[in-house]
Amino acid sequence: MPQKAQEIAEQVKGQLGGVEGISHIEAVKGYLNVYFKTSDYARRVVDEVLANGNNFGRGAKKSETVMVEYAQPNTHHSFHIGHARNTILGEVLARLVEFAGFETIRASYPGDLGLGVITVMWIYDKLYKGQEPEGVHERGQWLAKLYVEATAMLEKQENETPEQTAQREAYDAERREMYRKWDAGDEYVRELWRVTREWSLEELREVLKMLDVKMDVWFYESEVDEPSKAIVEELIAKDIATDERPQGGAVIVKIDEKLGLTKEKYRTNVILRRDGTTLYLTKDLALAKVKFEQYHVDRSIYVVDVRQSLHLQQAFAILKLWGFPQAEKCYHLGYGFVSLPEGAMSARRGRVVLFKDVADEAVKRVLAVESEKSGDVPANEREKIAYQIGMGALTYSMLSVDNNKDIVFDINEALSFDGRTGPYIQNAYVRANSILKKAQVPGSKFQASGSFDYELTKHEIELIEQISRFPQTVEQAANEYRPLVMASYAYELANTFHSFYHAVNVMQTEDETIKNARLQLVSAAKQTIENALRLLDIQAPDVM
RNA sequence: GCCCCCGUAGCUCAAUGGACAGAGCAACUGCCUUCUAAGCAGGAGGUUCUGGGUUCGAAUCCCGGCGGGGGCGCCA
Repeated sequence: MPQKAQEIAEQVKGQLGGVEGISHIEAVKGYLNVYFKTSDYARRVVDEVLANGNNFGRGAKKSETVMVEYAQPNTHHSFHIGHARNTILGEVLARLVEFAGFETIRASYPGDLGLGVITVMWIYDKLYKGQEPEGVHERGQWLAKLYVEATAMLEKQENETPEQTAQREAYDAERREMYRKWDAGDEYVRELWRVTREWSLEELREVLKMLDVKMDVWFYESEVDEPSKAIVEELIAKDIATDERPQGGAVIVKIDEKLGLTKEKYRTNVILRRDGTTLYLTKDLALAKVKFEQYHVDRSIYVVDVRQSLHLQQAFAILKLWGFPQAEKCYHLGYGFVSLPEGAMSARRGRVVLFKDVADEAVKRVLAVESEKSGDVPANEREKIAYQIGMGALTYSMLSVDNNKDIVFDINEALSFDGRTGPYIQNAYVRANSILKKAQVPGSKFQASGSFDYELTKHEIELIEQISRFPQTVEQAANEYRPLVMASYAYELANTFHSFYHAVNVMQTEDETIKNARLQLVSAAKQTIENALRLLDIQAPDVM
């Protein structure tokens, strides 16, 4: 029986009499608005924040374990801005589910084998052995340059002479031979691989450190390659996979057919090439088994480019066929790819924007404006704070767009410090801190008191409301696996604080009781901003 | 041929069944002797691609178009 919302609201309003703690109720446009007594509500919110501190907003302990897999760059390339988006999204998601109460495992899965890797090893061995530059980043980036050069040598050119064709084919034969030797476990090639691979991994670890990411588990493609072959046999034995090798084919899984679907959805995919080598899908199946059985993962989240959506859906479907109940809680957090104004990034052509370069540029830009904009940043902390602010800008720019949207990376936008940006939120934190410093009140040592018993301004009420939304925002962002929800909230909270800051001068408040209440409110706001920033993997500097 | 994503202010994006569709950027008007102006306040800017449908209520859900992007058994 359909009823107008407005009528219901009026009915309910009529039935509610005077309730303790509620000042008045109104029914308007189909909404029932309940007004709490501000003094009670303000005290309740502020007390809760100050009592819980860093843990304000933390969810109750959950029984499930979540693994977030992110930061899966290939070795022998360099970490670019697209990898940065992946890593930031993954890390923030991990922080969100962890804070929401889940046991959380962070996993990295570098691609350390394949033709791309061999290509770099080939040119290094042939032309550059022993010439690697000093410095972790320099060496990692250098490998990426070698890849570009090797690709040019190995790619078919237009109008090439017969000599050039012969040369190119000879190079390619060398590369194929190296791949064969690697596969056969040739000691020389394996050593070459171990050394160059380690250079890439060193760089990756360095980058993760810059992003304040601490991985719990490292999976490597090379380590799941062999075990995944056994899985193929198991799937054949269970009649999930179809072995077409006797007919000169591959091993495939007819996913739709096995699931009993009549309409085409997951299609059919190959899990073992006719030559007996494994594929991406094969390795992902093997890895999933490890995640479920060795790490007891209940929810497995994959932070992977949205273009791999079908492949992951296929993997999840096969896991289900295989009998893993956790397959239902596998989740692909897809994200749109990051391109440049001049077009898609291409490691082959060397057209990439490296994360390290952007980070360096970020620091440079902050330092350039720091003296004019900053208050009193101590000289010995300028570099560090510039890094916090620069990275805050970059990180927030990656989080403030929904993950399924493509991004055209514009460094001027990513490193903007004005408006809806990381530094804007950091600045709200700094201002709160500045007031508290002025008041010489130690950060979180406030005593609860009933001191909000005065006519609160609308800015104070709005700030209290905004703070009180933090716990439910954590829960929503974690449940929906959406970092954007927290990113938006953090901006709104900062925005509310900035408005409050201008409208209400805390230190000039004459009434001591009111001043004390406002200091408590500022302290609660500072704590909440700090917690939100932490979840967003953005540092909160004391001054800026 | 099939599947997925997207289309909202000049630009970049929020809002995923609720109030008058909101921010930032760009442009405009004010505000630093006052807790940090990386800020605040204000005005302007909309046929939410389009046509139907469901609903008390639709940017949001359903169906059909148009436009853009991505994917579809031996790449990852």
